[in-house]
Amino acid sequence: MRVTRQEMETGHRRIVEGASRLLRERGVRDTSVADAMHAAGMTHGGFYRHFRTKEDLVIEALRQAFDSFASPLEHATSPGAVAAEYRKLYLSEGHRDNPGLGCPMPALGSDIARESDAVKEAFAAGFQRLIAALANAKTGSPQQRADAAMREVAMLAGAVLIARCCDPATSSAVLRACRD
Amino acid sequence: MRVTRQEMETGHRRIVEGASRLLRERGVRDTSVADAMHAAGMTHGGFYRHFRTKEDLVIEALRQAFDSFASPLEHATSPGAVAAEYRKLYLSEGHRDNPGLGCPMPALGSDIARESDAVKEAFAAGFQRLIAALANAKTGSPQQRADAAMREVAMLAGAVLIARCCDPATSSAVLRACRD
DNA sequence: TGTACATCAGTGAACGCGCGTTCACTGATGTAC
DNA sequence: TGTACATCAGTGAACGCGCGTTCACTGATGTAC
Repeated sequence: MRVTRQEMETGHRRIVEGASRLLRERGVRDTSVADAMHAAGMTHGGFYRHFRTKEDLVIEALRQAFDSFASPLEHATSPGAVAAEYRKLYLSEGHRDNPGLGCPMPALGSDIARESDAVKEAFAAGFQRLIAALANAKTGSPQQRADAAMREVAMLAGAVLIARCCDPATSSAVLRACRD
Repeated sequence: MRVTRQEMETGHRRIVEGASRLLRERGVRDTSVADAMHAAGMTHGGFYRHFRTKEDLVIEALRQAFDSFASPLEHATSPGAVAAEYRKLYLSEGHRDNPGLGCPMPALGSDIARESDAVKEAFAAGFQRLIAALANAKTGSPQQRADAAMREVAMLAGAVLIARCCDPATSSAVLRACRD
């Protein structure tokens, strides 16, 4: 049965938001089109009224994930304090244990490395947003600040990636070491 | 047709080594049991003479991958020089473009975060070996050296993870920034 | 050392299952008058 | 504003396919005498 245009847009948003969470929790291959539709309260058949292929959903969901993860950083008033807070939150046990609402880089990085260029473009755009926001809290030339932000983001993503692959003791040790 | 014990052991090693490469290139879900057997010149049916489940192969292959990736570091004569060389190699375009022979952490991290505790144990053991080897090149108390090694490994793994998910320009910028 | 036979590594068909995608259908929405 | 009808969002069955795992079978290996 047909729904209103507004209901359809709401539905679309719910599919993307649900997929964004499911993908980070289960990975690309273990999140099915049917899973994503059920998470939005629909059945799998209607999927192709919203997306051309599963890949398109991955791209939209990845954008959404980066968006919700980067915007608090971008709308901050005092860059330095927010950046320090961000780092603490990023390296927390809470972030480690809740990939569904966390950073897409450690949650999906290994997956996305094997995806198409279109998916990688969405990833790179999100990464650049994080770098730009974090560079504000660094000192030196624009180049130096961008480089420092990249080194920091690499360490953050690597630490959470590793922390999620280890026993609890090793995992906490990695997070603590990177928290300083 | 039955083969000699020695032929079987050789076959086993070839399955594990091939799987170790395939897993890093394609990920756990996109490497099938049949793929792994064909890479060793066999058919899929014989798989269960060598492994109880696919998970067991993943564990053995992960151990093999960490082993081949960590042992050059462990058998070094001058820790400092080797560590610097290692860092350069780790952050090279060659490593980024050849995950099959590279570090298992960026290649499989997001996958392994979703695997069983048994797989994570193998990952943690490999990670600890890398930390122990790299800590030799650091200064300070054992704790400080281990922490510094963890921060370095996190940055290395994160940098390659991200570099594999971006367009060539962004990708090279990340590697260069982390190379110093 | 030679023989008879049990073992078992490897083969390829088969299993049940879930996947991405397609499609005929339904009926409420949107639109033209 | 009311009516007639075309549109199309969502449904659920169906498609071909590849997966992990099982199994009857083959025939060379390993072993007991």
